[in-house]
Amino acid sequence: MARPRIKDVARRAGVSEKTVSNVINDYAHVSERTRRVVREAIEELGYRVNLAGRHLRRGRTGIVALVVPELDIPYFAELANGIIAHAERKDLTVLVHRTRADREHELAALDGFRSDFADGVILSPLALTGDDLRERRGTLPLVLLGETVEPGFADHVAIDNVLAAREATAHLLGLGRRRILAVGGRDRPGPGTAEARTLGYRRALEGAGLAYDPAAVWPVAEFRMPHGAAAVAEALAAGHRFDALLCLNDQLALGALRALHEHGLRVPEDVAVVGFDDVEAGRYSVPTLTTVAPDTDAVASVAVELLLHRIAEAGDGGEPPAPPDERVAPHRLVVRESTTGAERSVR
Amino acid sequence: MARPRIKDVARRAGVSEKTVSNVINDYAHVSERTRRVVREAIEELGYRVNLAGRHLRRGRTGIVALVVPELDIPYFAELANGIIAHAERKDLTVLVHRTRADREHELAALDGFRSDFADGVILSPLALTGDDLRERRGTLPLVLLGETVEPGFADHVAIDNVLAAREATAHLLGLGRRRILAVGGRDRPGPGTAEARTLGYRRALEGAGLAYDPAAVWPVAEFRMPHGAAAVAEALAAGHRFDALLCLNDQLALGALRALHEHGLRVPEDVAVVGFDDVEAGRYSVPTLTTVAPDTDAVASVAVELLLHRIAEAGDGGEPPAPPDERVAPHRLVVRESTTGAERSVR
DNA sequence: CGGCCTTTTTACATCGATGTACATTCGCTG
DNA sequence: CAGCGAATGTACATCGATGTAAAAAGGCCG
Repeated sequence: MARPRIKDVARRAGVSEKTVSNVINDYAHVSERTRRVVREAIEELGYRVNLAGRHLRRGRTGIVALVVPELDIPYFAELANGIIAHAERKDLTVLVHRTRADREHELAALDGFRSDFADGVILSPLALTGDDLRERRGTLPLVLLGETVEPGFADHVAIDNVLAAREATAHLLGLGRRRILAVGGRDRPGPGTAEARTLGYRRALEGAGLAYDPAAVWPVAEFRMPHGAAAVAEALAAGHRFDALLCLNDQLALGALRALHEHGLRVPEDVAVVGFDDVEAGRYSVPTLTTVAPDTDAVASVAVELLLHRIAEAGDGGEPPAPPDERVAPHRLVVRESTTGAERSVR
Repeated sequence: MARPRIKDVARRAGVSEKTVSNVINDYAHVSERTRRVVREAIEELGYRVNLAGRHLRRGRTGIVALVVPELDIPYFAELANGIIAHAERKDLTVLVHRTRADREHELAALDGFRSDFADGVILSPLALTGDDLRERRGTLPLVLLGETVEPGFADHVAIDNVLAAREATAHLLGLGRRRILAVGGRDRPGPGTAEARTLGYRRALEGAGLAYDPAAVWPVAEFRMPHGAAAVAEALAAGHRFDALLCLNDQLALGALRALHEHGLRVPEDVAVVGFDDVEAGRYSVPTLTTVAPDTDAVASVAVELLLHRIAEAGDGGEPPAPPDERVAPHRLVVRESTTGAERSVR
């Protein structure tokens, strides 16, 4: 038997279609009796609203798109989990996309291609530039995650990456380390998480009266374990001396731990290692990983909240949009074995 | 200005709405000239189809739901990546959901709640029972992943878990290990990935003429690192002796590695460790992890293919559905340091 | 150049739910 | 118990795209 429609429920309950709709949508002025009759009819027929019809009529889907570089980078998976949880609480469904850190994909997300269902987009860009945002044609409500592009184009949520990197670097300096390699760093001005963290690294060094050496900023192709391992191998092969690594994310750090192990270097005795993101793997690695833990739950919660505001705003029509909202989420440095050794680790 | 509709394009191009629709959908009988004029109008107005309208009319959304226990378990993230990639190739969009391994959530997915947009569902259940499937009301095309429930209710794709576990166990036996703990095992008959792997473990032991000891099957609450670590700690505390661990997934194995390290046990000298899934972290752990590598790409590809068949079938109407298709994806044992030590590792 | 067949284009109904505007019913007050 | 305002319920149009069926245009033949 075909799936029942609102019409069938109406007939069965002996009321109009609109009344059924009113019951479904909890419209106030429906008598208790009518409500009950309709509910029973719905139950008996096993009726469920057809979302396509509703969406066409309402112009809203209740779907938000979450666009991240990769799902199999644990940080993004954990972030996605958080966003899904918060979105569900607001009766939103999340459509997850990945861009492979590809600019084309990110642009497509901006214009809502394939996210076309979505009422709004939460985007964690890696390759996007400020120009891309300036020229954006789409008008889809948008929230950016991470310190990605110059501010001023859309709401965005991030931790204070400059400060976080500075603290992490200061921690290493406090342990007496002096030759710190910034793995994944980018020594160029401008926006971007890598740039912000590199800047924090630089400030910490200079704040301690140490010289900032651009050669100690070691770029990587991607922020994954293989690239962290490769960076260490390359740096050693190139004759670089270092007594600490500031890895710009945990994946790089975990890859680096492995490479250091293979080269017979002890962590933290020979080389101390810090990461960013506080992924679960860093809590079980050998040694466990000191890292900057962003308050992912706060990021997720604020992102959803901001997006909901924008969506509501877009629905109002007319009124000029509020200026972009820039939010900073908390972070903290979690000290583990990779900097202070096993005896001081806290589990 | 409001987003243009097909009507606006039609007016601008001086043709009917249907002709515009025909151009959009590459209908054959449209003259080249008309096609060009319409394309230009579309371009000029920046028109894009409204999916809600299309869905209502077509009754298909082009969305498939992928339902997994957790996104932040790397295996599922990697699997999701694969499925998204294959689905995109078929012009499908993937809506990812997670169930927290909760039966209620899995049931909801079966009936399409919140996946209501979807034309079909790919579900990786953990808690579902055969009865749940038997009583299922929904008629949404469905593909199951993993050796989850008794066969016969829906298409499903999995590796041969019994065989895989048998091979992994045989590998340990071949190294001379005799007291092998099955971490995450479930010593009860019936369907389920854990059950299948436990059975393979048992068969390998018995095939080698060794006694199967139910006490060596160590259940866990969840298949995550903390539980792997806890299992080892508990087993040691309980005075269990073992010279190898067959961990039923890599997360458990990685947690176990950490716990063994903390208890001063060397891997593989004192205890050899095997996992399942071949997640990236196991390629960079210290020591690297021997594991059963499922051909995830094959799983993803077959799952999408099966689902597409079912969706097409559902569209035909009338005809009785084809019997459930049971597919087996390839796997292989990847031997690394956690069983054979550093000197024999292959990087 | 009329007749017939094919190609191209169109008008209209339709998918399912809900907003609008109006009709009806109900409960009270005086 | 007439009359009035509030509470309920309904008919109909509408959201945007596309399938149906049929009209219009074009091509070819004798």
